[in-house]
Amino acid sequence: MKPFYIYNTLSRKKEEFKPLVEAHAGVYVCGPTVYGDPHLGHARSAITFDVLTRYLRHLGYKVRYVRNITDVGHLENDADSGDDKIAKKARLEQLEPMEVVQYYTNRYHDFMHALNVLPPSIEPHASGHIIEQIEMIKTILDHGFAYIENGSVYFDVAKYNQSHVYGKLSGRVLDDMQSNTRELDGQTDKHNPFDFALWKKASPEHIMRWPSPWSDGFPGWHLECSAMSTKYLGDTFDIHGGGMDLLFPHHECEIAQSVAAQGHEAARYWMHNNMITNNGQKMGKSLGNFITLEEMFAGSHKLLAQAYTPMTVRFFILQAHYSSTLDFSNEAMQAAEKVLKRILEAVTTLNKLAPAATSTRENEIPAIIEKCYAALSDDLNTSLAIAHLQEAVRIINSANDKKDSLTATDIDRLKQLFSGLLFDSLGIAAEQQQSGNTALLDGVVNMVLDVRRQAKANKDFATSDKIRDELVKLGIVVKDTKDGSSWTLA
RNA sequence: GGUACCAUGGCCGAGUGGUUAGGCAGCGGUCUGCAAAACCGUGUACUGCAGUUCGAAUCUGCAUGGUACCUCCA
Repeated sequence: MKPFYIYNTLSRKKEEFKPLVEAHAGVYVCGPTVYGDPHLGHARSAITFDVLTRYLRHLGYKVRYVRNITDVGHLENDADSGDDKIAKKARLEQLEPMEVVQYYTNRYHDFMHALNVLPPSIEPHASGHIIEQIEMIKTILDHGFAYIENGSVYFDVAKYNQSHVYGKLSGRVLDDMQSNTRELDGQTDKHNPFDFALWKKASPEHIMRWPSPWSDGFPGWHLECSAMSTKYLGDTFDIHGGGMDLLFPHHECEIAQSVAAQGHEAARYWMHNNMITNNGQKMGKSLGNFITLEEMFAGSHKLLAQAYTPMTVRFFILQAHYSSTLDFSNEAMQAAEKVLKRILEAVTTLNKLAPAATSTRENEIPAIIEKCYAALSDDLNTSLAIAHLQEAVRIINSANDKKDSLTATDIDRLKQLFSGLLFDSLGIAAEQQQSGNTALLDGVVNMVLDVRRQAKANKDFATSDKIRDELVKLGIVVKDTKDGSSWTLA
């Protein structure tokens, strides 16, 4: 198997990926909290780890990819009554909580499908793993790393830090944090401000609740990932992913929970995708500056100059390395749209290219292919891979212009490159053709173009230009070449 | 205040201690009846200051600016 390198947040170094089990990879990624519509940020995380699993599979790994649905347990605020977000929204809209969960889960799936994000192997719901979470709390209590207070259970960070390092992932030092803590009101139950809830007793009005040995309540928001990842991937597994904003405290707490329960860490490689920003600021719920995917695809947000297709959004995201912040702008989106179109048209051209007897590029093509894959193998450098792919695009267009010649072998290699790298690994899909009768459309447009050809032959340019302009209005772009006219859907 | 990270040409965005990233936009050209597309050519780029080095945008230090996390967040 070819070497694959990952930047591991835990070591802050790029490391060669060595799976726990030969040719197998277990991947866990923190999925969405389904209390609202997915936005660009959700797309980035999903696409980043979609490319990861796609590429691991391309390299020959058998991948089990687990991405959870968070439908309980995210506390609004430790200091408030302990409502979780799902319950709040539910009451707000007078709906059954699980109806809200189902609604947004369905929408999440629809948008992910549009973005050509493959479904995970397993998509566990936190609400379906209450028993596992309760069992894990019991173990942590047995091991002395948690305490019960008023029907709630809290993780004892200070105790844990005596024998282990709390903060190893995020680089935080507990003592420093303690000397810089903010005063929070209503911390009556916690022994220490850094302790976090494993189980939270439900207030009387709290409608999402489950029985437990400690109280009727709900699990703490860090626990679900620890419980579900190890359930499906084993008590040690390969890769844990998520957004950078989850690094602390969420992932830090996951490590502490795993160690407290199992005696050792669960995840071996931690990968974090960076944020999408809007005018340099993180797109997020709290700032209200996010653009939902629905708005992106419809062009219905005031910041959007136009609608962008799901593939344009996907390509825009892949044009940056996943660990860099990516700033949204219409200019950048439009540039991405053009590049993607250019690449996809080159693929069409490639499929029609007639092979030549000799090649002007026979040495370059294998080199380009190697560079493309080397880029992806280097911590998923999609940006570089796309840059190299464009060298192939130029060669294809140049061959189409008869300025280069490519043999059948060259053409075959290029086809494999686009199929293996662009389509399979990067997950770009050629835009769907209109579902109508394509043969009919084909016939009609060709007939119209034939009339135009005659007009041109008679130097009746007024008529030929009128035909071209009218076709453009219908979304059909005409291209005149030496060999005649061709057309594509815009 | 603490922790982590970032700073590349009009814009987006890779990158290695010395040799072209790539693209968008712009400009010039080829092609075209004209366009579009394509192809060819075209850019004093690396926040500032010091240091290491034969040589740094790439390493080190300092400064400045910015972002994220420290409360739910991809």
